[in-house]
Amino acid sequence: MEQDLKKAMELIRRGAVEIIEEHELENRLKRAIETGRPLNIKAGFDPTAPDLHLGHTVLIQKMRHFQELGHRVIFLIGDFTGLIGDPTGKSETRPSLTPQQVQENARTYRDQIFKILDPQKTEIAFNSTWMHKMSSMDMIRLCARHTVARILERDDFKRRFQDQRPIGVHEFIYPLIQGYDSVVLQADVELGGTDQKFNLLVGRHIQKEYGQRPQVVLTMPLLEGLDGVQKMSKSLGNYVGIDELPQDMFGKLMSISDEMMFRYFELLSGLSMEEIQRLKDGVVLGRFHPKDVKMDLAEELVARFHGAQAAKAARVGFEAQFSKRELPEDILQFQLAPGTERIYLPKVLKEAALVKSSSEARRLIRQGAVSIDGTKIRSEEIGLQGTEGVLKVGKRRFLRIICR
RNA sequence: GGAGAGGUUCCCGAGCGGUCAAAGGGGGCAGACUGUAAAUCUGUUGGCGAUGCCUUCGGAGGUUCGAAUCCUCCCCUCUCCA
Repeated sequence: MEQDLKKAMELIRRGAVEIIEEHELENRLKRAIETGRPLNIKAGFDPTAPDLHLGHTVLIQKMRHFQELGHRVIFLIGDFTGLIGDPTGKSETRPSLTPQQVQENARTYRDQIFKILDPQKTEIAFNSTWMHKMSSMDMIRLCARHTVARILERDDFKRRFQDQRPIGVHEFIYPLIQGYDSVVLQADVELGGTDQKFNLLVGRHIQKEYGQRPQVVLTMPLLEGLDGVQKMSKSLGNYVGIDELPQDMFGKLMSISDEMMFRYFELLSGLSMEEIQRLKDGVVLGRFHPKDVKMDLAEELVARFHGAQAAKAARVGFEAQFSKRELPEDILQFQLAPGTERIYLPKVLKEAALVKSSSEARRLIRQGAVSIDGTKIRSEEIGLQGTEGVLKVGKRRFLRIICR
């Protein structure tokens, strides 16, 4: 029993930035173990972004940890709050979604999250379910439970206020509703990114106001993207989408820096912390080559979303193409008219969609990025020796030219 | 309602009658180096079979031989006062 609790706490703590309050969590876990009643674990998601990337999976991974411990995970889709737009960070006005779109996004979520979560232990909820039923009076009552000063404590708002940037009144309500969701769901624990800390804490306050025990707040770090600096996000283009092709996923993961890979290990991998430490030590001592360790990481993650076989294939393909400089297996073919002897490269590259414009092609040729059968090309027009040849543009764009 | 600031290329931001496809930075792409690493250095970054032509500085008109730059109207964003 003591042992179970200790192990549970260890797993939950992994990668977490903050747990408020840790002793509360411990008490609840203890009671859960004693009574066999699982805890309600809440995590909210925006209905507008169903294309998940690895950054999102940090949180989902944590949800999974709770599932492994036997708790009930509630995947809350904020379709009502989505209409307001989370004021966290740079806020843009959100386009309102139709119910059909929300349903569709929800389905996409479902397909994607169940690659990590156990469907049996996951509940999907929409906050519009209860929010649409709320009367104006109830809404006012909810608002009366919190104060402007407390809302203004929030760093985002404070800064915007100081910088004289606008804050919509409705944005003040956002955290209140998120907190009210916790009341309805009777959340024992709410998970979120560190950027959500404020909202999550408001949840604690609102629950108290409604006579519930305040939820434990657990924040997870925001995963840095492939650049290793900014947080992973689609708009920054530094992300690995979980729907991406195995070889793309593998390649992207290989491009992260050596320091970053251990962060990815901690936040994304299923390896225990002891194993990760062993790898880290091994790299420092020179016993393991960082590239090999990174490959293991890439393979594990690709396997999670595409299966072990595809992951293995991605690894082999990567080795061949980049380490051994072999040509990839699938090369786009380009058929020339029979009897063609000279070709104007910019046109061919553009038609084959290897470049966006012929100007770009000309630039790349000038920079020595284009080669045919391993020979660099310096002119825009080339003569053909045989009946086929492989054009290479940059490191990863290939085109097999066939002429017969 | 009144006063003011501003909208420039992927992003930030300079330019305020010709020398402007538009400084500088960021990001992207490419080359060198490598482990497709990262870091660094260098080049490049609207389109077009191309020492030229075409399209781009919120939108529509206008002035001018010539407009991102000046004028008119409109749209949008922000600030202050009320």
